[in-house]
Amino acid sequence: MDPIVYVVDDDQAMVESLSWIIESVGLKVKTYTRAHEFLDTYDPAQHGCLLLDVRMPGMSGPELQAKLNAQASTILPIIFISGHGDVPLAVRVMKAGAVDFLTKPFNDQVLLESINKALRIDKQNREKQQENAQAEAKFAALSPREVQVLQGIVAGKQNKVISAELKISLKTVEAHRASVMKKMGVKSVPELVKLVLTNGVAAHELPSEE
Amino acid sequence: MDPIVYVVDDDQAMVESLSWIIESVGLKVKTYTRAHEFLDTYDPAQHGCLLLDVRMPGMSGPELQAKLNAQASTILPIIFISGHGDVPLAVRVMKAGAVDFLTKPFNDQVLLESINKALRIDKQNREKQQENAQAEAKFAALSPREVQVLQGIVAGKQNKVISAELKISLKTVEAHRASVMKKMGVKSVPELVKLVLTNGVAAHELPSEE
DNA sequence: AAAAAAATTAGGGTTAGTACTAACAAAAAA
DNA sequence: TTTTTTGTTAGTACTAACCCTAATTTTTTT
Repeated sequence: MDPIVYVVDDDQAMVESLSWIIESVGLKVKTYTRAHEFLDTYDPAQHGCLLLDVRMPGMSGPELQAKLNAQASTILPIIFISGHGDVPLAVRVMKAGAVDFLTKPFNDQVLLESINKALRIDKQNREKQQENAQAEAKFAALSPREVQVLQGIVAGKQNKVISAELKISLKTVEAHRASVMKKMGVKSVPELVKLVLTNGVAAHELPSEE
Repeated sequence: MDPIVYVVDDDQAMVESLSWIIESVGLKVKTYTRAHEFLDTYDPAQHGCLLLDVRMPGMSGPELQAKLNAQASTILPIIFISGHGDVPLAVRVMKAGAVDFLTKPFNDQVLLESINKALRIDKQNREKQQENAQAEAKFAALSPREVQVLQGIVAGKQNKVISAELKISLKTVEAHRASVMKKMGVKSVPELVKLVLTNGVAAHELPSEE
């Protein structure tokens, strides 16, 4: 699916102007004049980026940003658009993760470059997120015991050490180990370690490293 | 060594005011009234953070930031201080990695919190950098052949596969492998993989993963 | 030229891990 | 209640890796 550039601005003329510029380079646009309107219909699965006005009746741009940030599933890059120079506000939204903060009037080229950057970031985020999700799905399919054995393997412990710690026989550990390798879809320990390490798999579940 | 809060501002009264606030919480301060003055005497090994005025005679704050960013060794977190609200400038320096951008007049507490955050970031950066440096030092001690074998191990290849690829005997690979483990200071393959992966060791040297 | 480091190979013994099959009990799900 | 999953253990054969010593050649450094 093509990425969508969402435009949220209460100024109808501005929305149309932005749409025209964005569509002129072949990008898809969806426009909204109210923040909650966007929030209610937004599908996090759709990739793209968000052009967001700061000052709007009802929910403001920064408020919408805060709500989106609160949703763990959302990683939509945001470009703010502002008519008035409010430095503290600009700094705050940038610290909150905005990709850019443009003040009117701005050059079309500047806007388009910022959008391209936002779309690149979104693409990267989603690729990484998908990798993580796949790894997490595999991990979730492991039984509790298999998880314990996985932790031992990644920690570099030998099977006999794991068996002693879990108070089970070496043979049982070997069986779980084989099962872990199969379920995680890897053929070597280094692959397994990489999968766990680079995909934040069970970061909360793998405590002691000693 | 204690961290040092560097203050670079051409306004002598401002420098004194800032020093007083910072010293009141027990932090060390070094002040400069010219950017190049700081740049000439700054020791990247010293940890701390930088309070930097935007507008100054000679080199401006953002110019100094650019020069520091250009030095790979520098990771000093920067807090900008500005008397005039220039949104595009604030956004630019924030995108360039500044920790904060404060506009006068600002609350003492806000300043101190920002400084604390900057110092925390600096501490984290330096710890990570030191880890990386240690890993890189170990890696640098490996002979070319040992590096090739290391790549094979981390890629999950068996010794016989490595020996075939490098057209050397299995025994030779075993010898190099033992040497690699010893020089890298690890006792298991998972530890080795973690060391290489989380410390960017030879990211430019480990190409094919296939 | 002499010394040191790196790369190569080998043998022998030990330990660790894999592959495959098989079995049984307990717990969870259908 | 029957089926499935999970956890447990065992045997056997095979493969891979580790530890140790030792030797030769090549390259690099002094």
